[in-house]
Amino acid sequence: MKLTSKGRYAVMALVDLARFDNINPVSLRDISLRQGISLDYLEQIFSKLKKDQIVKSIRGTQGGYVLSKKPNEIKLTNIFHAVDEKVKTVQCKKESKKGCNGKATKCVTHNLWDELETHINTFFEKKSLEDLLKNNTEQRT
Amino acid sequence: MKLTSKGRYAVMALVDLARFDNINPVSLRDISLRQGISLDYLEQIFSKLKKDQIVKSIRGTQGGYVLSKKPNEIKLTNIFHAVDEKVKTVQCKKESKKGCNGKATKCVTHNLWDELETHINTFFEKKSLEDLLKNNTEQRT
DNA sequence: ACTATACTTGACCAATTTAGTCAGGTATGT
DNA sequence: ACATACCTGACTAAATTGGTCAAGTATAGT
Ligand code: FES
Ligand code: FES
Repeated sequence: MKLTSKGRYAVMALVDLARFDNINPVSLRDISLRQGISLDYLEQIFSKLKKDQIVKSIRGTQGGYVLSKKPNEIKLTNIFHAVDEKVKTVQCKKESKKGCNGKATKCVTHNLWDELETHINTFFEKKSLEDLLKNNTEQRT
Repeated sequence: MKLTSKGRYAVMALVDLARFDNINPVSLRDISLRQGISLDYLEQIFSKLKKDQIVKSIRGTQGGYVLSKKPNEIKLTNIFHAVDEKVKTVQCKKESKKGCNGKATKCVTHNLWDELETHINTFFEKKSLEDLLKNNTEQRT
C-alpha cells in the first residue's frame, strides 16, 4: 500500500507552481531544479495535468506552466485522477456481480476494502492545493 | 496506491478461519478450496501470521490452524503488520531530518503524506476481525 | 529570419516488486 | 507405518515503476 512517484511528484510540482506562477509562467526546468525531479519525467506528468486542465501551458521563451484554476479549486482527487494515481483496494471489478475469486458472490472482504477506498478518497476530496500552501508557509515562520 | 494480495489473502483467510475454528482446527487445504487461494501461498502467509501469534498451528492428521486470540482482539493493523503489508506514503525516512530529495529539509508535501498515513492507519486500528464477521452474517440474512 | 527557450510526443529500458510455484522436508494422530 | 497437514527455502514469470532518450514544434526576443 504505497503511493507512486507519479502522484507524489505531481503534487510536489503543483505546490511549487502555485507558489511562483503569480508573476511569470514557471518552466519545468525550474521546478526540476527546485524539487529535484527529472525534467523528462516532469514532462510526462505535466502532459497529463494539462489534459485534465489543471495547468495551462505557454510556449516559447519565458514560457512555462500556470495553474488553470485557483489553488482552492484544485483538490488532490483531481490531481491524482489526472496522473492515474488511483486508489484500488478491491480486487474485483466493482460493477460486476462476480467476486474476485471468480465466484458468483462477492468475497468476504469486499465490503471492507470498499469502505477503505471511500475512507481514503474522502481525504483526497477534502484536501486542496491551498491547504498545502498554508501548511507550508506556516512551517516557515 | 493499492493493496497487495498478501494483505488481502491474509484477511480473507482469517475471516474464514474465524468462522470455522470453533469446532476443529481448520486446514489450509480447506481454506484454499473455499477461498480459492493457492495452498503454497497460504503456507507462506500463515507462517508469518504464526510468527506474530495471530494463529496457532496444530500438526498431524486433523490438524490445522486456530486463532490465538478472540476475533475482537485481532485488528487489521495486527494482520497487516504480520504479513508486511505496510502503509508507506512518505518517501523519506521518517526519523531522518533529511527530505526525500536528499535536501536538508523535509519536502513540501511531507506533512500531507504523513497525515494521510495516519488517516489510513486509523481505519486499520479500528477494524477488528469481529467487525468483518458481523458484516458477513448480516449479508446472509 | 534566426535562435534560444521550453513545451510535446512517443518509444524504450533497467530495476524492483509481486504473486506465486516447486521441492523438499518434519511432526503427529490413528 | 502411513496419511495428513504443517514447515521452509529457493526459485521464477509477469507486471509495474521510475525513469531515460530522441526527435520533434511553437513562440519570444534580437
Ligand atoms: S474484492 Fe470484490 S469480491 Fe473480493
Ligand atoms: S516525503 Fe518526507 S521529505 Fe518528501
